[in-house]
Amino acid sequence: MNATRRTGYSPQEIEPKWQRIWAERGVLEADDASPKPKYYDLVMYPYPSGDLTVGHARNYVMGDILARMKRMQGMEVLHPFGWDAFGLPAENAAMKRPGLHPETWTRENIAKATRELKMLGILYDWDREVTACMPDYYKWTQWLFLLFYERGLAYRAMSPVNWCPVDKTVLANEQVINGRCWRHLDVEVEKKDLEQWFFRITDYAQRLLDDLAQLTQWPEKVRVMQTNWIGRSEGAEVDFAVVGGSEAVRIYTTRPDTLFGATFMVLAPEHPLVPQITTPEHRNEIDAYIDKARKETEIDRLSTEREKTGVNTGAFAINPVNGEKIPIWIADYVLMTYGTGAIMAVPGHDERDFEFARKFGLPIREVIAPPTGPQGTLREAYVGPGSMVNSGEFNGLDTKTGFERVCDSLEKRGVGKRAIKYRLRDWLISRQRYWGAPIPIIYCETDGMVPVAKEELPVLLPKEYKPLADNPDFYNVKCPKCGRDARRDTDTMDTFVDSSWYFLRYVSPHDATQPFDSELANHWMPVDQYTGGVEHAILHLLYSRFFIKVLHDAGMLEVEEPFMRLFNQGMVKRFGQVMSKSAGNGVSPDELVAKQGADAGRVYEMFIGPPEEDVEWTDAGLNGVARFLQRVWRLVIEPDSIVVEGGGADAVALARKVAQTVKKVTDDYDTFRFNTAVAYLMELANAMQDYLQRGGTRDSGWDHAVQVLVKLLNPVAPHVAEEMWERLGAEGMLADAAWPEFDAAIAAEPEVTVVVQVAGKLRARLTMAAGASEKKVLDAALADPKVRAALDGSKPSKVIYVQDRLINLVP
RNA sequence: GCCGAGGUGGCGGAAUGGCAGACGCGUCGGUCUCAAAAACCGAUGUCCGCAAGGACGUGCGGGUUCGACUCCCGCUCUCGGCACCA
Repeated sequence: MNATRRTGYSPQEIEPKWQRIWAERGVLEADDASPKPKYYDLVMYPYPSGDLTVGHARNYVMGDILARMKRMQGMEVLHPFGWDAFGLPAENAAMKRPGLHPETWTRENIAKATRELKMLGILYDWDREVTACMPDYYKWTQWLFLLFYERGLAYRAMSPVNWCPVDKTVLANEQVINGRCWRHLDVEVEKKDLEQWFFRITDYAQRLLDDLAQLTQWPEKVRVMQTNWIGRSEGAEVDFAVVGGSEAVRIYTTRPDTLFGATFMVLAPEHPLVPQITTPEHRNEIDAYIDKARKETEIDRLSTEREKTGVNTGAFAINPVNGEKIPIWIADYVLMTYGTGAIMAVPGHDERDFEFARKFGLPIREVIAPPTGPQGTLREAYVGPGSMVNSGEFNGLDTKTGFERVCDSLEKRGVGKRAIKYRLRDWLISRQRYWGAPIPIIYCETDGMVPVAKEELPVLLPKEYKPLADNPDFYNVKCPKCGRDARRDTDTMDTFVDSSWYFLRYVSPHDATQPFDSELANHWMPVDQYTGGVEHAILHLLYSRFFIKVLHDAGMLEVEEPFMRLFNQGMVKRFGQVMSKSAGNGVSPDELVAKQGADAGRVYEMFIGPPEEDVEWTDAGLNGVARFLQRVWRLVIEPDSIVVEGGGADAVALARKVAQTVKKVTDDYDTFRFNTAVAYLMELANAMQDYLQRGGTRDSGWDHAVQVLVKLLNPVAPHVAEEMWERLGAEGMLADAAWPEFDAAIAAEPEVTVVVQVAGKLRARLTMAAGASEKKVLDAALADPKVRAALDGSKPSKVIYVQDRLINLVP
């Protein structure tokens, strides 16, 4: 008797139809001149690696849902897409297949991925597509390099750099994870001394740190990670005179209040003063240690497990606060790249110094007494606050006051000063690779470093795929200044340079005169919503923020932060690993769409779990989602197929459900809670089906419910929603329809539930008019049979608690 | 070690301090069928009970509260990030 006539729709028929119509009508082409409020909806542009998976697609579906909803809400939406198309995987692919050019490989992958995105019904303004490896894009990357150069923010320096032996290129500090290459976590990076280009991001350290406070709509996690990465610390630089030498050793400390506890000094092995101060009898030992430290891998040197090593130089320094003569050692736990490359060692109040002192029998002195507990029994370093002892005139001061007084004293005597240090280091952007934007600099014997004139850009990559340093046709040029033989820089730029400004190119992608149109950038920026993986929490996001600040300072942009709201979606895993073609566990959008169509695939991607959490892919629930869409179709298009099974349909309850769903789904789409949004849509469909099964009439209330369901469904399942909209005979496209408004009057509960407890134990729940008086509530409670039973027939001795929605009776 | 997030049915997961387990998957039962699949209808936290009903239940131990998955304290486990940064 419950047999239902076979009904439904075919995704294969309607999906291509609507994809064609959307493209023809340019549904998501952004109008720069629109009077509507703007909404910049950005997804992180991908590397076109050729293995677009349902994991990537999940991210783009989220962006698409938001774009479609914001459009229906009356906003002018900019939802562009592009390709982070320079980079090593293309070169690796070319090396595997001789004769294959990185560009060919990249273009093929872009074509394939584009087709898959369109097949999922994801709408972008394709007219604004940006491809980082195209000359009309990297021309402007080079232009921006020159801007940085002019502003003194690009410099060349010889320095020990991180070298990935597999990729055969240098890496920025951010690209070294635990001493290993970010692209190959099994490969330890080496240190090399090379002259390379750097961007002076450290000039912006304080602003990058301060402005994090503005980014209230970023995940706390990302802000903390950036804060730690920048790593600000406050302390003092102090000069220690070398006994018998002319030079002083400058150290950096965050604890000037422990200066009296310095019983020795430690210099980094690479410290330039080491050769000068080393006494003859220690020379051999010192040289051997330096040699050993140089050979050590980053991993070894950074290991905190390792026992301390070091060597005495034989030299002594004078502690400026008490004139004490203390030995100078070298040890690899002091890093040349942080602070001044030299420390005063205070073993009493620093764990590392304590360990070192223990091992080499150096004196340990307590100069900070803990607020409680025994004094003078240092069995480990005490690093907490306390009061100064054994510190001459400063005795008795607390840690904080001591810090200030010691600094004052040092500054007065000219032997030290307050200083702020950052962990952040300058951004190394040179790469010894072919597939990137060439650095537009020429080296001339006479004129030195000569930037290529901006009118001469782009410096084109030669067609032939081979290292630029091996390509004389590329590097042999005449000096722009003197006309004599000169040589081009044969390095290319880190691809993170490309990705630091691509979102600005979207505002004027065809501009042939400048990287971006400032007026349009000021119109569209900042990005309202940025969506992408948390793996870029430091690298890409920090670099982009830096770029925006530089462009702001150059007068090209009003904003100082690029991304207002950031969302990091979780990764899609399969068999416990992140999905990818190379790992052999990828599921392509093609495969997903082939099963139940694009709409079901989209809804399923959203329903599989909370968007910010990693999810394990299984398509077990895909059929359930497809069933849900078919059920919606029947309710909307074929309601006669629903068999009436009983009476008691409640039109008021349905109306309330509709209103509540509008609010919940709107909020959830807005805040990226797509999984619960889908659940609420399912609840509404269930309620509507129940209404019909109970013999509900298809009046205007029903029509309203139908319209709301179709509209709310549209962002996540646009093809079927659009088709239903058309069949309902509604005017215009659904894509242009107005978003349903939340009706608080209908959604409001006309009644409240009052909880009745007896002796603190729940006995009944009564439905009451919202404004019912306390007396009425009490009467109703006493009338309830369960409450009576609990009271054993007697009257309550007192009503101990009456609140809006609760009453507690004591027998 | 430090910082951050988390621990809820067979599974994915819901819950402004107010009926824990929404929604879905799976499983079980039913309708249809010669049969199966699909589809549809129903049941489904655990335990006791024929039932009505009752007891117990959100990692562990305390606390606040009329009431705690939710707030506080302590512990534990898992996952992410950072880690000799002076």
